[in-house]
Amino acid sequence: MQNVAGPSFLSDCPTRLAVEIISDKWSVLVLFGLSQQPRRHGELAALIGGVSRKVLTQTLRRLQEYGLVERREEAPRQVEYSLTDLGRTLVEPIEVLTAWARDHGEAIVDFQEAAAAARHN
Amino acid sequence: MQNVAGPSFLSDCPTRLAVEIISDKWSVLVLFGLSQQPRRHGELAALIGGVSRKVLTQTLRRLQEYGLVERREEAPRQVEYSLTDLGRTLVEPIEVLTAWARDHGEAIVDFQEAAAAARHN
DNA sequence: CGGTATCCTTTTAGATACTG
DNA sequence: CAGTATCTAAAAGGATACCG
Repeated sequence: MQNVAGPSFLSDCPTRLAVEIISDKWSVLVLFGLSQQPRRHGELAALIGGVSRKVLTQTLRRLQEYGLVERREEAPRQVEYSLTDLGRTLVEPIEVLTAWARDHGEAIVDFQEAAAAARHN
Repeated sequence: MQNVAGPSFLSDCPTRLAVEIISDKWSVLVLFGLSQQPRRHGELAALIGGVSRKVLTQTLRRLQEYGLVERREEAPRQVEYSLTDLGRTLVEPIEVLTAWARDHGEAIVDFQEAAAAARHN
């Protein structure tokens, strides 16, 4: 490390935990998918779209380890995932984020396209 | 892809853009660091702690491409980064997330430790 | 149907040295 | 001080085949 080895006011901050939890490709989408109702593995996969079974299982396990998601085997081949009480506390932050994306996503895409067009000239 | 190739109600959702933006190790921390005031490269590095120069520059470039961060060269070797108007709209979602981490981070760590202890028995 | 195992590719990030 | 270039390691994710 060539920079700062010592602590900083962001270095032991709970924000880092939040980033650790949501900084992957599927966790937010999974939590969002479970925020309305419990869902089964295949149901989640279809809902989200584009995620492989392996990675979906990995993501669910990870969220279980954080205590955010609960796994219940209702019958031999019928597994249902739902949010825990702790997991439900994350729904509001995620909704704020998705609301932001809804409101400003277009502006971002427009900016990127304008920048790309400028590079071609 | 063995799962769902076709669209789903989450597949073309703006949430994916939000996830794309924040799903890396440093972007949220950088945005948070810039949310109070403009800062210089080295200042940001010291504030965040643990990020290499290369990756910090990469992160800043990426946030510039999204139109969230602005780079200003005040003098030959004095570069200042700040949030754009668009970038400032992301401050509230990030603050909600950090507030969540402050309120529930301990519960998550406790849960993980309890689960780890259970595995040792 | 849910899950695992294996293999492979891509992405991300860290170390280090160098430049203006 | 800010940034780049190169190399390498580690992590994340995808394809596929297989199991109970």
